[in-house]
Amino acid sequence: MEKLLNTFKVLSDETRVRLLVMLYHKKLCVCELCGVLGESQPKVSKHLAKLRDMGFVKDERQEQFIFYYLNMDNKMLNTILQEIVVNLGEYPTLAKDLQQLEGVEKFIQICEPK
Amino acid sequence: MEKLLNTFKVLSDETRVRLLVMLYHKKLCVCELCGVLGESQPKVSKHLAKLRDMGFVKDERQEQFIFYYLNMDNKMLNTILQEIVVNLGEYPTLAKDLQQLEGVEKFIQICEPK
DNA sequence: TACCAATATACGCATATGGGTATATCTATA
DNA sequence: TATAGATATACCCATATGCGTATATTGGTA
Repeated sequence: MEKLLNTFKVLSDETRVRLLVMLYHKKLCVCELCGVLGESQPKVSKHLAKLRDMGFVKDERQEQFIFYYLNMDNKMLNTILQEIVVNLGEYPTLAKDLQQLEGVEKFIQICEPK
Repeated sequence: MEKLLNTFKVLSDETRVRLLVMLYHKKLCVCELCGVLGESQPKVSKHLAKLRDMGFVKDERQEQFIFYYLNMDNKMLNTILQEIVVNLGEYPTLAKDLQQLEGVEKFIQICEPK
């Protein structure tokens, strides 16, 4: 029950929903997330820390970059994220985020080791 | 997007999750809800008011009793509640609430007009 | 009309939460 | 070793949120 409530609690914040939808799509590093969200690094880091500390995402350092990816163990979270993605048309902000992500992927390689 | 966030916000509180799961089951009045939850009337009323004001439930007076029932328009909420009910074994508190509800239904008729 | 039951809400309080600024920490490179 | 870039976190602040107690409101009945 606590895990269920925690799932809803992390989803109660717009920034964190946006983060989770993007991480549902693929593994991303902080600078990519900041870039797409258009939010400050401390803000994004804090939200990511919360997601990590509650077990919803995991992190992984690759040199100077920290990548975050979704912990797929949470069935309810997966159900919700899938529902969101299937009905992306209803959430323009989220759709735009993912669109920006595709754009980034297409033209440049961010966070690649030099 | 706001509606999505509001859905998660109302679900971030245990009392409200318990209320919504019971109301997903059937229309109920405040005294029934208080009885099953084992919570105070002001507390339950306040949560119900929030659910009503945000459009998740509707109320209906029948003499001195106020019945609440779920507004089925929210697709995400329905998906979530269904997921919870299908996996009820993972949420003992919720299972116990619904069990108590069945018990009540079986033996007495609460809130019946005299 | 008075009294009672069911329920909503006002008020005050304690705790939680998100966000900005500044700074600490870690890694890469010259 | 010094410098720079990426990121985490400390600190402070403002606002949101849940809860209990007390009281107001509505409907039923004698």
